[in-house]
Amino acid sequence: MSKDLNDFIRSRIRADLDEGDLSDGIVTRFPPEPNGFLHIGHAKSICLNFGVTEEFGGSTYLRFDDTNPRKESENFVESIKSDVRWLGFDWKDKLTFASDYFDQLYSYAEQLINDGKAYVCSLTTDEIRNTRGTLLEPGSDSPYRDRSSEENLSLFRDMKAGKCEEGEHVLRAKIDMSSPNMNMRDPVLYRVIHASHHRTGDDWCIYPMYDFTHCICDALEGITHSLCTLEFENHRPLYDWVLENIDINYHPPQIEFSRLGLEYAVMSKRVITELVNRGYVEGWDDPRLYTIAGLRRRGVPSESIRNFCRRIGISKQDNLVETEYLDFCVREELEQDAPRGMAVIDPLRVIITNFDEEDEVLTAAWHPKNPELGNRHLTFGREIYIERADFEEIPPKKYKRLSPGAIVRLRYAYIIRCDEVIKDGNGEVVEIRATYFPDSKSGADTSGLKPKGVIHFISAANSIAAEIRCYEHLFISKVPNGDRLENELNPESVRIYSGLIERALFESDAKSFQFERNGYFFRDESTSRLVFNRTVTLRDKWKPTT
RNA sequence: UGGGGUGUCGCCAAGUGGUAAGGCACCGGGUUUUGAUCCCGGCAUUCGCAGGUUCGAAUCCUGCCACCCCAGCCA
Repeated sequence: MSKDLNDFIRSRIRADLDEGDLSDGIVTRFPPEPNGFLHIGHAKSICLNFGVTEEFGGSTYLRFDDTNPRKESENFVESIKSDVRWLGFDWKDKLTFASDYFDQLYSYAEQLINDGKAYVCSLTTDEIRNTRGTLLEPGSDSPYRDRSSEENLSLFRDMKAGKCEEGEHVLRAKIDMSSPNMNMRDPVLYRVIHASHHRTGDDWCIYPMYDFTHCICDALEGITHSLCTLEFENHRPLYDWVLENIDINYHPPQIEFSRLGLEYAVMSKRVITELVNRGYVEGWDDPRLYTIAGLRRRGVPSESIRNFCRRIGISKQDNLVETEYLDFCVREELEQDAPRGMAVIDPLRVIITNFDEEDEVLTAAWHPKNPELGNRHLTFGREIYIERADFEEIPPKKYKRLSPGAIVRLRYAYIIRCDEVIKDGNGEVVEIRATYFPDSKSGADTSGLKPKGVIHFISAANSIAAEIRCYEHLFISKVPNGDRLENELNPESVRIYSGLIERALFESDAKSFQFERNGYFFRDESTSRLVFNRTVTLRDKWKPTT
């Protein structure tokens, strides 16, 4: 974790620091709009913005970009705060809202009007769109473009005073209707919205647009490096224009990097909102979603997310990261300290015909390499359960599990041999009859037997029923089409099993476990029932060769 | 056909004129009572393509090609 990160933004920061005028360190900001939950793409930005100030010294603002009351709400600001905190970052006293600056923003707008650099336009939305021109053709000037400053000011004050309907007037910057950059064709700066704001209530009925707000807030907060994603590159000239045309003494540089692309994930808040609202997922924290809350509920440690963001790096290239990379980062963390235990996801009963006594108590380590985690007890008895997938009547080549006549070791216990297969009327295997070898006890094996493999098991007497949820990709394709969601969903994205877990697992207060040979699982805290979510499978090189 | 970006291994990504880091994935081999972990080894004569400059180019120049973003009173 100590290895120095190197990317074009950090190089730029190092260079700026060398220049010398950043005596108080650098200042960055993470500026979410409170209109949804944060996802792993935001985590990339959070790790960057908070990461660089940790590395180089300085501070990072958590600034809510709340200029559209129609879409924003208090519960989203709370979820965002808790997600940022959970990710391991601290904004200290630097919690702000764009709405904190509404007064200042307003007076800068009046300044622009007084300087003849902004005007009130009374065209309708459609008219504005139709006169904006196209990518190939210039737009045409609004007939209201040459209103006097006095008239503009009076109209703008009427807008502010609530004397106007929504859509009746907007404030526009007077720049250049024939600019090849569409953002410079007299962009709207303020619009009328008659809606209560989650913080300012009904104090305002005009709200500033992003392009006007963001750069000024950055300047006011003394942001030394305004980091944003590539789609804002075209907005940079406007960012600069606003700051150059108002009376403000600071002008942060906007630096763009590419957003995270992740296979099988959708990073559009609009689309995630739709998945939630249409009931395609359980909620914003559905474990199949790559939201921070979803990842947390699936059992992904925040450290893994931070490591993932560090490994993928920062560049300006469009990217589509493979999910295997995230999985690797998750296993890397969990491998170190998740207690091990046995859980049978899809149980198949096995009767040990030559075992008639009480269950025998056995001891097993909670972790093979981490003795500090101590030991647990489990039992072996006449009636046990093994994983249905660990038995094959007709085993493929190199099969190392149980099949008729074959022997296999039960982890931490004895070697057994399958003697008989019992099926139901449909020909489905419902029970195995087996014998165990008393001299093959784990750790004291004198049997001389050499089974090809080891499988996990749970004695009926030592088992606790648990619901086990195994997740797969939510989508069928690597790059899901957000406009055709219903055709993109994987019908098997979650499989729910009635499984069995060791009693010791049930009694442990750990949250993350490795169910041996099955994967890492996390106790679902959203229910009082005993439910485990599969965080990630174990890596598995086994592939039948026939 | 306008403007702004980006093109280095299957996926991320360093490299900024001195002769292609690293990680993931993958492929071997070793250890292993998790087909896990761990450990060793392999994996771009080549940097979108074509020319040019240079003793020397992924890095400089020219021309092409491909992909992404922009026509919200969203952010």
